[in-house]
Amino acid sequence: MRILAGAYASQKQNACRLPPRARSFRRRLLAWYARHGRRLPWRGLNDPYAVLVSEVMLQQTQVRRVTGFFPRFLARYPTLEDLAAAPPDAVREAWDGLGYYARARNLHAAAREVVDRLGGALPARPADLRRLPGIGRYTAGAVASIAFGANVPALDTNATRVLGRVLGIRRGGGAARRQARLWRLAEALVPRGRAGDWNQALMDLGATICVARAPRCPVCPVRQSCALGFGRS
DNA sequence: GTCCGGTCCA
DNA sequence: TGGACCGGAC
Repeated sequence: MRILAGAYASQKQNACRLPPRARSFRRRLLAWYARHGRRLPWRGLNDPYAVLVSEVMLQQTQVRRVTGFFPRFLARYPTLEDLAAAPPDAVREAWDGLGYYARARNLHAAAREVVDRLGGALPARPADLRRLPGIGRYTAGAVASIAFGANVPALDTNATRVLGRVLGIRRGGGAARRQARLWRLAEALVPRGRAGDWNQALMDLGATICVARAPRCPVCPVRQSCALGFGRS
């Protein structure tokens, strides 16, 4: 399916000239997400701070665990200003049980930086978000697309696996090059105006159906669009 | 006991 | 480019 991937890549952001196969992939996945997407405490929130908190928690912690901690953390620190004003020990305590405490320190430092130097408003552009501590390419893309509607991808391991399979991008060779290639393809694929839903749909599919081991191809909503070939007629 | 994971740092 | 960071799942 090298041809398909090449076609995706060469079309850049021009939705009108995206190959038909790409368009049906997007349509099928978005339709599935609308109906079967996971209902999670941070879904539907448009407060950028809340989205940031959820994404940082999700960086190395499984969804199920985060669902318990996220509402509690937000109740304790409802706004970016509240978090910025909190003492480090208290933030650390609120993070207890999630592990990877550097994330909490970075989130706290990011909140301080936004309040002290950026006027209190979280930046909307991925490049600006990435200048904050603890925010890499994935988290910047997730916050920008979900909270601000930016037309940018967000590839975590789930979304990376899904795109790799659907587009037929083989493993092997340089991991970094493969990753860079997937990000480029992902940029071309983002449905303009629906990037937040799209990114979350990719991750949900990867978490529930297009799982790492033994993917459930027979029930996959995008099997007809997939380079793996399962379920195609 | 082994694997998994986004960001940062060596 | 590869390990550290932590806790959970298996």
